[in-house]
Amino acid sequence: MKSSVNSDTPVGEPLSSHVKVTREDWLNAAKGVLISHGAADVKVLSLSQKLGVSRSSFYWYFKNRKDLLRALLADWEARNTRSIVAKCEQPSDNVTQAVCNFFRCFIDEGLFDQGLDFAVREWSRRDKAVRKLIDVADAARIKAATDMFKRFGFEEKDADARARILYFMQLGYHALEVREPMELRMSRLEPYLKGFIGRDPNPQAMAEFRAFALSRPQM
Amino acid sequence: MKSSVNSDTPVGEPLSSHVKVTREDWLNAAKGVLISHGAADVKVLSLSQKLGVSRSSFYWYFKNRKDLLRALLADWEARNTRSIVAKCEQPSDNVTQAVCNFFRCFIDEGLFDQGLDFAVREWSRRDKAVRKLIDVADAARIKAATDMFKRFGFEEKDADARARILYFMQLGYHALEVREPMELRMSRLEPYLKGFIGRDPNPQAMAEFRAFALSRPQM
DNA sequence: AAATATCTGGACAGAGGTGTCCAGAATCGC
DNA sequence: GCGATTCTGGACACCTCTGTCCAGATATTT
Repeated sequence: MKSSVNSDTPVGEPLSSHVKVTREDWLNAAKGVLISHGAADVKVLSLSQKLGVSRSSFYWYFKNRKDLLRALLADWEARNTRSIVAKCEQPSDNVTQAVCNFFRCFIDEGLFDQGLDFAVREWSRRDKAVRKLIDVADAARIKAATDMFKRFGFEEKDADARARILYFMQLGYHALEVREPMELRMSRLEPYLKGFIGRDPNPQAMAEFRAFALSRPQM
Repeated sequence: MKSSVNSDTPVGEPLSSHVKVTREDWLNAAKGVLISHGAADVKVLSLSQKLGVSRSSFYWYFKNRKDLLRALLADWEARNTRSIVAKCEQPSDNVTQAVCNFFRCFIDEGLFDQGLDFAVREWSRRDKAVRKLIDVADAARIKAATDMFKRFGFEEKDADARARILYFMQLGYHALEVREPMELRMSRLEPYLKGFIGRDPNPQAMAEFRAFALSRPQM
């Protein structure tokens, strides 16, 4: 969150050293504010103060504030949905493993940025254009999860319902912004899986996933 | 949403007829904006314009803007959680009926105002005091749902997991702001219930709930 | 009818945000 | 080293919103 100036700069671009902040710096700072405070609070003034730079410098990199927001949206659009769809399509030996793969998106920050997703969702409530993007994304994600269940023998209706429970539940979980240790989260894994797949989960797949989850660095 | 001036005025209070808008009018208008645009957009100026009244009149009824927001919060606090807890505690013949009772909260706008709940939740992301209220409310709701499952023979861990799936899923469903006809929603009832309670749902309880849901006025 | 309590409108000061213009500093290419 | 390019800071005009003050309008009470 507290992105230091010039962090995440692609090493290939040597960027003139007299440059105090780069376009990426503006974008990173803006993304941080978008996630923590919402789109409405992404303000040129406060960003410039955070970056220790004059406000007018912003207008060298971006046409105006809207231009910045557009860029943030493009970034989100390119990342989040693709991760979910990819995980849903990944071949698995059994449903347990498949559902666990789906879960990985929500544990691995690199795959799916939950904070960003939520911020964009909230933003969409006030912006019809953003709302359209969100709708398309949600439909794609639900469809991917539905297809995943169908691959394991669930009928259309059942697969659809389970996909929705799974996806909505993840959103709901994040909506609450619960900050609990992974151990506690994993202690609910078995009953969760039982609920999601409607049968006893495969122990091996479950153990593998649990090991993966616990090996992740905690936030 | 488009609350006409002086609507919802308690009939007992005859209020001087030279009064253009009442405190309730300000509150209703504010609540509408809170739900549709978020706490940050609840502005004295825009509310006064919406009510066709001078801005300064606001300061007769409220100390300042914060005072208004506090009042909105008190309203939410008093209503939403209580509805869920009440429905969870309501005696039922079987799990299916119990879960369906829980669902009623989210179908009957009079019981639980989803828009308001979501708006407050969003607000909580930017205000620590609000966040505390939300945390208390969520814990109370999850506990109520857990106890409900426990009454029907689920063990602590299972009951807890199912309560969370149920509650998070409702939140997630609403986070998506899907606007679909009740018929479509009800077509997923059986597979949903199967997922939630882990067994075939009681047909009679399900039929009763379906009839209730379809009789509700559509939004 | 007069006095009082209740409520509203208009003017004011001030904070904080946006976008533009332009002079000028720091590097790069030659 | 010198000009050109790239980027930054400060000043300006303008907008929106907040909160205060006070004169005055409208019922209610007496």
